[in-house]
Amino acid sequence: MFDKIVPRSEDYAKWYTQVIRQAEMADYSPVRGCMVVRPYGYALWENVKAQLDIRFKETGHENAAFPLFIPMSFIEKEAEHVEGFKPELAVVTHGGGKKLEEPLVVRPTSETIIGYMYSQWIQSYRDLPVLINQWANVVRWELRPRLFLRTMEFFWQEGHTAHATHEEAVEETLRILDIYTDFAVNEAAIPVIPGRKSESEKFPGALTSYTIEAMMGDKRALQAGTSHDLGQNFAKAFEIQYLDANQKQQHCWTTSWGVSTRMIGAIIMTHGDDQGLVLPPRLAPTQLVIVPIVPKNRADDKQAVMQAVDGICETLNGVRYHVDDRFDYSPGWRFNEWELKGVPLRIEIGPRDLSNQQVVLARRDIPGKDGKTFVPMNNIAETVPRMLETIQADMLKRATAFRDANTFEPESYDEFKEAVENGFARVRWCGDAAYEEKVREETQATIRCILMEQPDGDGKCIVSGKPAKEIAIFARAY
RNA sequence: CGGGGCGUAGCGCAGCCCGGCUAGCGCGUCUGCUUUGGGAGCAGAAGGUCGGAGGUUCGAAUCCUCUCGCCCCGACCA
Repeated sequence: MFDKIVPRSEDYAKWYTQVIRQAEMADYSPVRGCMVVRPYGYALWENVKAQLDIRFKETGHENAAFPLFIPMSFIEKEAEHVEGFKPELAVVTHGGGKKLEEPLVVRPTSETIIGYMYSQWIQSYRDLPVLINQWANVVRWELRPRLFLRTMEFFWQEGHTAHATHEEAVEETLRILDIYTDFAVNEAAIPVIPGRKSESEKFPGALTSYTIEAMMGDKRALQAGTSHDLGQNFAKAFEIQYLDANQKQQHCWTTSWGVSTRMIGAIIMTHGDDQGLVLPPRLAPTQLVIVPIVPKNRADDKQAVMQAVDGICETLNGVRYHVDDRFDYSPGWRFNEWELKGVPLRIEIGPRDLSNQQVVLARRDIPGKDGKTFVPMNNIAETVPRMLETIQADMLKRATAFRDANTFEPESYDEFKEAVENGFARVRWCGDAAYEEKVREETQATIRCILMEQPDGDGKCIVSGKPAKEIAIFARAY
C-alpha cells in the first residue's frame, strides 16, 4: 500500500503530493483542479475549524450561511473587484434546461452578496457592528491547481463585518490578524509573519490587506490567511448605509477575512519530513497511537499485552489515541504507516516491556532511536500529555529556527537576488510599484508583506536606492 | 494560455527507437502455512479494450494522422 516517498531535497513538489496521497489526506478528483478531502485530511481540517471558530465566537462573531450563487451583476458593482475576479469565475448560464436571464456566478468570495444583504439589514448606528462569519466552499477557476494550496473549489471561512467608523473597521481587521497569528503559532506551530500587503498584492476592492506569511520547507513563502480593510468601497457599491446619531446617512466601513484549507498545506510543508507528515499535537486527529506487539502463537502473551493496553487507555484522559491492533501487519510496518501519517506520539508495547513494567514512547518529531524513551507503566498518564506539549513547543521552535536561519538581510541588490533564491529577504522598501515589478521579473520574488512591527530609523531601498522607511519581506511564493 | 513530460493490471514501471509467438516486472490484493521489537518468508491465485478514433501492414503497445486526459515548469491567484 505504501511506497517510499521521494526525499524533499530531491523533488519537493513530488514529495508534497506523495505525502498527501499516501497519508490519505486527499486525492485527485475526476474533475481537473478539484480535490477530494479524505477522512484523515478532513479530521485535521475539522480541528483547524474548531480552533478558529472558538476564537471568532470569543470575539463576538456569529456564523451564518449565504448562497452559493451570486447574480453576475453583483460582482460587477465594485470596479476593482470585477477586475480581480473576472478571470477566475465559474458562471452558470443555464438552469432547469433553460438559459438564465442573468448568469449566476458560483461564489469566488462573498463580499458582494453579503454586502447586498447588509444593505437590507443595516438601518441605524444601533445595528452596528455586524459581525458575521461563514464556513463555506468557494470556486475560483484555477489554471494551475495543487492539492490544498490552489484548487478550483476550496473550503474556508470568510468573515464579513460592518462598522460605523473606519477606526472600528481597522481595529476589527487587526484583531482578526492577531487571531490568525495566534492560531498559526499556538495551534499549528507555524511561525508566521504578520504584515501588510503591497498595493499590487492586495485583495481586489480592499483599502488595505493584511496577511500572515509562513516559510515552507523549501524556503518559499505561503500566504496562510488574510484580513482586509475594505474601507467604504463595498458599502458604496451596495449602499450599505446607516443613520448616525446626528440623523445623517453614512456609509458603513466593512472588513473581510479568510483562512482556507490552504492552512492544511502550510502545516504539511512547515513540519513534514522525509518520512511523511509531522502534525502538531494540538491539531492532530490522532495524538497518540499505541502499537501492541505480540507473538501470534503465544496466546497468553497476547492477552497480557492487550490487557496492559486497555489499562493504559483507561488512564489517557483527554488524549486522542488509537490502538493499532492489526496483527497481520508487522510492527515495523505499522510504525512506518503512523509516521507517514504524522501522529505525534507512539507507544510500542510488547511482552518484553511487560516484564519490565514499561513501554517505549516514540516522538514523531525526532525520528529514529533518538526520539524513543522508556516510560514506566505507571507514569504514562502524566508523561503523554506533557510530552505532547513538549512536541508542540519543539515543533514551533524548530520551524522558527529554520525560518530565521533562512531569512537574510542583504546589503546590496546582488545580495538581495541571492537571498530570495535561498529564502526570505528582509529589506528596506521604498514602496514604488515599478521597482516591485522589476524585482518580480528579475528574481520571481514578490513582496510577501510589509512588517507590522517596524523598527525605528530609516534607510535606503534595496532596489531603488531611494529613501525607505519601511521594512518588507521579499520571497518566492506559492 | 505558452513550454516540457507522461498515458501499458489498484499503484509504480519495462517493452516502442529497429512491428512478429500466449504483453512482462516490482509493489499491492486474495488463499494457505510459517512469522511479528523498524516496511516478514514460502507456495499458489486473481487482475489488461496497452487513454480513444482512424490509418499503414499478412501482422500494431510498437509506425503515421487526429483526438482526449493528466502531471511538471512559467504568466494569474487564498
